[in-house]
Amino acid sequence: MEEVFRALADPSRRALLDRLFAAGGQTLRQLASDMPMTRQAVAKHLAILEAANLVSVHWRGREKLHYLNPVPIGEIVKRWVGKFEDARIEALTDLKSHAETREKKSA
Amino acid sequence: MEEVFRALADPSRRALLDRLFAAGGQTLRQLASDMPMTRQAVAKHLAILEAANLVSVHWRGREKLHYLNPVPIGEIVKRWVGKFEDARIEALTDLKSHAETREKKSA
DNA sequence: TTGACATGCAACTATACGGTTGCATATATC
DNA sequence: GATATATGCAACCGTATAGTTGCATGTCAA
Repeated sequence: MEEVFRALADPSRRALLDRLFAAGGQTLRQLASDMPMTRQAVAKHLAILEAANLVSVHWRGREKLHYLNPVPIGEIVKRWVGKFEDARIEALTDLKSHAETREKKSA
Repeated sequence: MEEVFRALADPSRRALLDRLFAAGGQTLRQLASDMPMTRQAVAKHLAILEAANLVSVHWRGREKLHYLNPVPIGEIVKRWVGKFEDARIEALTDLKSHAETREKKSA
């Protein structure tokens, strides 16, 4: 899970996921062509996404085809984000009383 | 949104969110007491969480009380993660054909 | 087999990041 | 007012990170 959070932290990597979402099976060069950096830099990002299991690859001859794997994102939502979602109602009451106290202070 | 992703990338900051989820209104010292680092380091993490609007604070005298704000996490799920969730079915078919091709290759 | 094309690997650089120490400031309490 | 407590601020340090350039390797096509 740690690897997934780290992988998602970089905007370039999120852009790559967006592109693979739009069209799966793209090669490294295809992906690199519309990124503002060298092919090697994109390759590094893709390696990190692969390590986090967010991207899976398939070799076709000399071409490396990349596919989005949304499962780890779903895992994070289920196992980590979920509890905060559930807590939103209680949290809102916390924030409400907090806001009220602030209002008192600034008033 | 960028700030939220960056804020969530660090395990110490996620631990802080977990702690504020368990009990809101904790002071800096309380939070720092069970983190394996100095108070100043925790203060920096909290500043980043505040900047990302994941934590809101309220001053009571010399004490700084911290509250979890789960809204930005919900925003990310809604605006960014959501589309990948929706795409899971199509993505699975992609992955399926991909897996099949891989099986062919390794067979 | 030679040349072009797709990717991998390695070294290097600059900066961001997580953490520390030391000191300053503000608020309680006696 | 003096002292203790809670936090803030700033300088510094080591390492991780994102990017580069240069070259090696592997595959397709004439």
